[in-house]
Amino acid sequence: MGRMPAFERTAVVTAARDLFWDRGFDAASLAELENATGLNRSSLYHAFGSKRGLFDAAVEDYLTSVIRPRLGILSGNGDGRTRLLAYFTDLRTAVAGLPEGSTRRGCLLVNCATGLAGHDEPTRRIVDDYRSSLTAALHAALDAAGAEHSLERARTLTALDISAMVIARVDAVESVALLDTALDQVRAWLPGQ
Amino acid sequence: MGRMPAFERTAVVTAARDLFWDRGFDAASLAELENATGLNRSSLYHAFGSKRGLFDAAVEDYLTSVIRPRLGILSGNGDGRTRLLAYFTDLRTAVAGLPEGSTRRGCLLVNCATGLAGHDEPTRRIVDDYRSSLTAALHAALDAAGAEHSLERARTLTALDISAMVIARVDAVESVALLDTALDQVRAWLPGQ
DNA sequence: TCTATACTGGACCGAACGGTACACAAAATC
DNA sequence: GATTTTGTGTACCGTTCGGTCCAGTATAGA
Repeated sequence: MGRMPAFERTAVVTAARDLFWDRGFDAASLAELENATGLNRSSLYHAFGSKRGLFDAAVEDYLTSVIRPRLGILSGNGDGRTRLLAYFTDLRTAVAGLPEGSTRRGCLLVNCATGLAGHDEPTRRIVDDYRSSLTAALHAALDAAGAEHSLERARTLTALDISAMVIARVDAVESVALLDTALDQVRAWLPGQ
Repeated sequence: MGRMPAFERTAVVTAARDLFWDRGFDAASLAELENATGLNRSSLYHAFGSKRGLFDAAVEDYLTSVIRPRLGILSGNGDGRTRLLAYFTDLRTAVAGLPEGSTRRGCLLVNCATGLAGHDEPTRRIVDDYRSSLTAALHAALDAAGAEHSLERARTLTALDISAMVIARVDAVESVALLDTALDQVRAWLPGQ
């Protein structure tokens, strides 16, 4: 009994996620969200309860469809050096291949760090968890590769990653240069066979 | 003839600057700006024309009273190594010495990078100019110290700087750790006499 | 067909937004 | 004291904000 859901929830969340990614939580208005998702606000409130509920779903989607797959590269099975190179190559490709006016510049969570997360504790925790797990994954990969000063170098790579995401919003060329620097560092620290 | 200005323009701009620093351009409301500056909105509009005019004055103040003095340390007269250590020590002190709920966490321009600068060309230019002059100053100091791979290392230090400013909004301890990493890197690249 | 559920459209809400208008008070020069 | 300029207080503007309400339509199972 009862009608079945007609729209794809995942597609709606993805559209909203891309808008939040581009504009941030506050600046993304309900009118824009209606426009981006193709749903009107009655349906959005029916499905997600509030703008914040939709945002939370968007962040969750970002974690599962962007962050975790990427961190998965770092925590994979190959040797540490290969995983590190694969990770930063993947990131580099993502930044370099982005069309001019894309709504997916930089990183949703990094954008939150300087915005919402500064005054919203749940968001702050999500961002900080991401940062610490990124550093931890880099640290583990460096250790697996037998690198010296692995924690310090993990911090350095974290910094290159995060700052590349910041700079991607302002200067795509320099963002790629930062990621190339990360790749060069990995190669210098861990000379190939 | 005519009454003399009663309030200190610089003090008003500084108060507004700290609010924009904390909340960003959009999220800082006129009511909060009135409250922070002690001026009512008639006076603010009389003196600055618009919210944006006040913001521009705040950014200009930030450049002259925060950014340029700090970059001045990097471009000073001592040897490159000393200047680099002085720069990051200064930054570290600023981050570590910040009280709990300070409105001056991170960097106003870095905050803009992920916010306003993404959709406002004048702001984007200011942020990108800052980034390039920071990298250039680090590059010059590394060259003066006779460092190898000076451009790549300048990018690495830029990344540690910028990401420390991002992380400062979310985890002060880790922000300091990033700046300590920058200091360690400088010492490793440029061993003292 | 009946009923439960999914979804739409649009009108509407109170609040907050940036910005304006204007009358008025204070202080400086003439 | 007259005049000129600075700054204040307050009411108000139109717009947009997130959010609600509700009547209505569509589609599923019983």
